[in-house]
Amino acid sequence: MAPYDKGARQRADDRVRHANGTPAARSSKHRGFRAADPSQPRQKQRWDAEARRGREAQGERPARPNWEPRDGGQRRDDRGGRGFDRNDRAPRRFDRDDRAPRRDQDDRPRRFDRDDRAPRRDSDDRAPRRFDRDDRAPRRFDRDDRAPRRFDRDDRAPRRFDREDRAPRRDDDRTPRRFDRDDRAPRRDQDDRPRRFDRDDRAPRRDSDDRAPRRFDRDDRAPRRFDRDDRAPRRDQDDRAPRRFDRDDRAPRRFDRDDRAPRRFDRDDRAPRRFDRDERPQRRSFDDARAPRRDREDSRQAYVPADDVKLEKLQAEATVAADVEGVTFTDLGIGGNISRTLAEMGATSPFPIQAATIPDVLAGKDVLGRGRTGSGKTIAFGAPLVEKLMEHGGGTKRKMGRAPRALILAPTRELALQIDRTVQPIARSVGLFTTQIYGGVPYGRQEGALERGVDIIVGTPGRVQDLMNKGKLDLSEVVVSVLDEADHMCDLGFLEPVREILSATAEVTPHGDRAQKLLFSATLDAQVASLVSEFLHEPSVHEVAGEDQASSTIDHRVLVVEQRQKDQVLEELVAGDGKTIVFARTRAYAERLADQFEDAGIRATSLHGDLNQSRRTRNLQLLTSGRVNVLVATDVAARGIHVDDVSLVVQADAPDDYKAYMHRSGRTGRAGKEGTVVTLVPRGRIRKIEGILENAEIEADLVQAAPGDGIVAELAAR
DNA sequence: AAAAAAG
Repeated sequence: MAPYDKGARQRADDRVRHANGTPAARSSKHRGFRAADPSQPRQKQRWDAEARRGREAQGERPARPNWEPRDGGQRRDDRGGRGFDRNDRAPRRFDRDDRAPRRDQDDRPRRFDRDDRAPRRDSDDRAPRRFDRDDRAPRRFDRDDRAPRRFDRDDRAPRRFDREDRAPRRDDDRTPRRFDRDDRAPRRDQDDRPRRFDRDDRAPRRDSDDRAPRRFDRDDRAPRRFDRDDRAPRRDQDDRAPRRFDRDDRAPRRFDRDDRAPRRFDRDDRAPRRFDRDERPQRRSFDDARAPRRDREDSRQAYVPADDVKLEKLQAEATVAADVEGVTFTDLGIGGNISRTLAEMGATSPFPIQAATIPDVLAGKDVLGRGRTGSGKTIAFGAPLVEKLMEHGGGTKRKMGRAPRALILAPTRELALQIDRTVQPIARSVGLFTTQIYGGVPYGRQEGALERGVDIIVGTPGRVQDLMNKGKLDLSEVVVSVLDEADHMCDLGFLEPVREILSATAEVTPHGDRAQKLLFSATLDAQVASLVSEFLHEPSVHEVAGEDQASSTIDHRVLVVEQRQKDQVLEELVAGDGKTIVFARTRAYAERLADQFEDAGIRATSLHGDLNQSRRTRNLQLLTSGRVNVLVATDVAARGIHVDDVSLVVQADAPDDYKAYMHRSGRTGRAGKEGTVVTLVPRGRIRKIEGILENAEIEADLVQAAPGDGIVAELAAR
């Protein structure tokens, strides 16, 4: 936050502290004002304008216009727009005034962080209680508004207008539209693109500016491709079913999988996705399939035994990287246009999961696919999906107002966007159109696209269901449905909408064949059993051997900390120069931590469901672009979010289960790079985290830590 | 219990 913001927060905090016997507010504007106490840790840690400038000048942190404003002090106007929403907030005026109250809340949380927080956000009740709180509620809203207010929005607005203009064009020429879309993608990715060298390659691609970002990922993958050569995967495909029984043998396969992992990187398209999906988690997923069961038994209501059985069956087949060697997309049945597009995207040869699932998808089968994030899952279903649509009804592809024939659902908006960035180019290569249908944004564009007619819908359950009920979206002609992060889509809250949506899709194709359902996830397990039994028919199950823990490039650590010292330890952990993602259990805590880090002079931002979509998108870009190197997020970022070069993942709160651990930790250690995952737990949670690690099949050192300890500094330096 | 997903 801008200094002033910080000041406001600090004041609020101080007030709280004062009430609790701690330092009083610094601001003379607040009750209990008291001169800042030099002895306070936070204050010391904060950077004053000069100090920050000095650091930036030294190159420690890229000097950025946005930040500079901060340093300057409280001129949000400058900052606001640019990037840090938070910074903007402070400047924004209303916010800050409001913030003070918030801060108070924040302060409280610090002591008992979460407890206080929960009330804040959730607590309309609190508001009434405290006068400040009343203000708070509004404030929060303001924040949402702020995002818009922020320069970013201003920027966006213009863009949007452009888009709108484009939309019309699209009607005329869809192709053009696509270009527009490409532009869009770029916008998002743009930040990433510049960074990536690959992007240069992208330029040629035109359509896929979006892809460029992916390419970066792809770059990583390329190396892996070498591994692909070994793939002979097809074999597995043929025998996959039988192989399922082989699972016991999987361990060996895993080794193969290790090879595969590299391959995944190759696929640019997936890379983006991969980012989102933790690759590593997937690795474990193989095992996870099993592990999940354990978890369920342990912490959650044991799923019906039958589920386990189904899971096993599903898990049975595994593709070995070596099996894919020498195979091409064309060999798998993918047409020339699509194959060329894939090559442009960096996917010159199929990864194991792709080689395993593509033939079955093209054969019209229902498929369950499990593979680490970044293993190429998006292309595994995206490419054959487009190919199938060509077969089904190419003749109607440009018909105005045509109903979509394919649907891809993801659990978060960010993931849906990433998927579209990969699938759109593929679809476009054969004259098909995709559109994103997700919440948090105006209906106009989405409805307009549907009216014009699209072929593939990529979105999240809520808005899809919403438009369905409004009569704007007709899924009766959808013959291929995909559930990404399928196990998560079966969670409470998602399952019913998903069931309703799937129920609205076609049962048979115009040719009389069964409509297809494809379920993919890095941690596919028995959780999808009910959905499988209701909507799938004799699905073939595929999984890609992944690196096992021993081959992981991630160093897992568990720090046992005193609750009262946790925030300080966190601040020290994220003070390093590397990109860091901090996972918090609640939105309030995530927000509070981000504010705390900013107050400490650390460039940080947040990502959680309390932010409006534009801010979510922008804040994520802040990290991918490097404008901030710390992102504090809830589990909204656990799956499907990819950011290059995240060197450290910190779990401020222990994950709920091993799946969450795997997905979160998968944000780092990508592309074979080194990564560190640090999980903070209170003494009382040691047993729980040990159980999670066991299920995830991860070995991690568990040590006590306090602010200032060498181990904290060591981990922060990574 | 929380978070996500519609507003």
